[in-house]
Amino acid sequence: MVQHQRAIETLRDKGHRLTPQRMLVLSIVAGGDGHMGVDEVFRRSKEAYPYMDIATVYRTLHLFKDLGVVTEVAIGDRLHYELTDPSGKHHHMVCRVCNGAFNLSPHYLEEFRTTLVRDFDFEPDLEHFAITGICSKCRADNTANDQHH
Amino acid sequence: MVQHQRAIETLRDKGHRLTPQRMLVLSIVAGGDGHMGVDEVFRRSKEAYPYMDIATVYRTLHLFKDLGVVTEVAIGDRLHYELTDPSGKHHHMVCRVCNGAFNLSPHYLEEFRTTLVRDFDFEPDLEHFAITGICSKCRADNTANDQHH
DNA sequence: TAAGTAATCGCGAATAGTTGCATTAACTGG
DNA sequence: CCAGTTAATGCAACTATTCGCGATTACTTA
Repeated sequence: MVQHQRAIETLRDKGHRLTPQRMLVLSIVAGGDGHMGVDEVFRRSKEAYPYMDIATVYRTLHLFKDLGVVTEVAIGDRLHYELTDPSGKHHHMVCRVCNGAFNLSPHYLEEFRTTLVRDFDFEPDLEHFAITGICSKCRADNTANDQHH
Repeated sequence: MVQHQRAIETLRDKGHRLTPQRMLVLSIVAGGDGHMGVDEVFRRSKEAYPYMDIATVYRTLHLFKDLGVVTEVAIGDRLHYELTDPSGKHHHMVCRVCNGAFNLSPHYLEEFRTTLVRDFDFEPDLEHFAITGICSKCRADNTANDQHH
């Protein structure tokens, strides 16, 4: 509950108010182990503060995301959130078969970003996405049953 | 109505049925100019066939996406669909300010894919995503009003 | 080409996510 | 510390998307 100092400063600096609801969501996301779905953030915050509304959770998470305080990750077809990795940020590779998430170091995207800026003058948001695919294990499992019936 | 032969074969080969609803959605997506939102696909298909249901549109688009017949693109916070580019596939760069979409040739992602497979044995779905960011024009416009109040 | 079978559809209901608005309360300046 | 200002909340209504199920129909095979 004291290591969110940076996030709190970010809020204040941008002129946003420090409400109990925001502090609660922040501590829940920070307290979780890895990324967390909206429903789980809502459930936990309602435990601590029964008046908490789902709309507030959505608004708070979107705000945090815009501020870069949390990172949005698409798991399956739902969005999850986690505290933005303060040091070496990482990305996710999400297996579309088992939904497992693997971390990806930022180094792998830097070169790509540089190219887009140079060739198109387009500044990509590479902090905020997950790459879907098939992990090694599921690819192996899936070799036999390749039918869609 | 004859250039979808490839898509139709794909359906049959995988054991899916050729229903009028699916043919209709296919021709609408193919007939559109670029990517199309779910609501627009629904509206147009309902014009042609008034019993068309929104759930069928969603199910059909998801099926087509899984088969690779259409490509899903995130524009703003909604998903759009377009016929998969049969020859040189392209990706999208979507500006988060003006929502403009720019094409990106596949060459830019090939190197990235190669690296992921080599280092992690992870096979990414790089056909199916858009890169969010800020385009040249909006970045220029936005230089002055950088406040979030 | 008629009958069987299972995929697909349409519908209604459920869940996910967003928005408008009146009320509340965090911040500011005095 | 107090009062004014306005961002943020809670609520309710709304749109977007998904799901379960009974009815329909595309496809198979005899």
